[in-house]
Amino acid sequence: MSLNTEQGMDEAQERKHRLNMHRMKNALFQVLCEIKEKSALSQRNPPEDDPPDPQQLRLDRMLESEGVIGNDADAQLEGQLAASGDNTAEHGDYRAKLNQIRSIYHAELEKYNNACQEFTQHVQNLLREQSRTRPISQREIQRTITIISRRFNQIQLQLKQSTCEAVMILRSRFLDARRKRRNFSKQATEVLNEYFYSHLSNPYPSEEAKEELARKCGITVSQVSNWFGNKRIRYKKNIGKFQEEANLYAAKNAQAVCQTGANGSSMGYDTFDNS
DNA sequence: GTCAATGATTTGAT
DNA sequence: ATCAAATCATTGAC
Repeated sequence: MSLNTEQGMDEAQERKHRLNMHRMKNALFQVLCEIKEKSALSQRNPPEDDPPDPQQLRLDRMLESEGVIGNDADAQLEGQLAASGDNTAEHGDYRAKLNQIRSIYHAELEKYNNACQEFTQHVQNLLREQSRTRPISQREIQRTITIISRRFNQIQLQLKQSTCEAVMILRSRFLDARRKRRNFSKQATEVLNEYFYSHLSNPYPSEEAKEELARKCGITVSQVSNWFGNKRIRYKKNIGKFQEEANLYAAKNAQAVCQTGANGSSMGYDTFDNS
């Protein structure tokens, strides 16, 4: 039968025709892509500026300094706690909570990254698929991907922000000195009161005096400043209430003066000048 | 539980 | 920067 050969001829012609169409289509798509590209460029953001977001950097720095990010978080945390002058009692609790925040952060981050990657891949495949039936340039795909990753970056930023917030709250809850105040030792209070009542007319220790007192009491200079600030205002507010205390330290001082002999012209107790 | 004492912080003035 | 004053948040006695 000649049907077969006829059919073969037809098929060959058909293939040729399709090939031609394909070439034409590709050429047409390319032109369309160029037009699209030009109109897109002219109508909106020509420069694809992507400067490192200052807020992003700020959050990164903060998280790193809080020991959420970074490989040496534990050592850093120890350093922090040592510097804060807190010992062993609430370390565990604080560290556990911080670790919790850290692991949540990393889990979320990984989740986002995976989702981003997955979504990007998906869109990329989709666009490649579609580029066979409508004009989509490689450049356009790339741009779409950039937009997606930027969008996910914003989500990451939010994650970092909320993590920062959580850390700050934890910090204020555990490291705020007000929340774990300890009264000074009896001896420390003794030393401070001694100085205060023997300088009642001018209870303002100099920087050196503060350092000396801090050393003697085993507290910091700012704690000495705090103490004198509090003491002055509270004494002034109610001198009567402190009279007993004043007498006590006056007697103590008198005893000291007697024991050390009569050379203490500057050792006498002043009276508070409240004018 | 209340409540005064007390150390720390905040605010505003100098 | 330092101080007074008001205020906060905990401690410790009751």
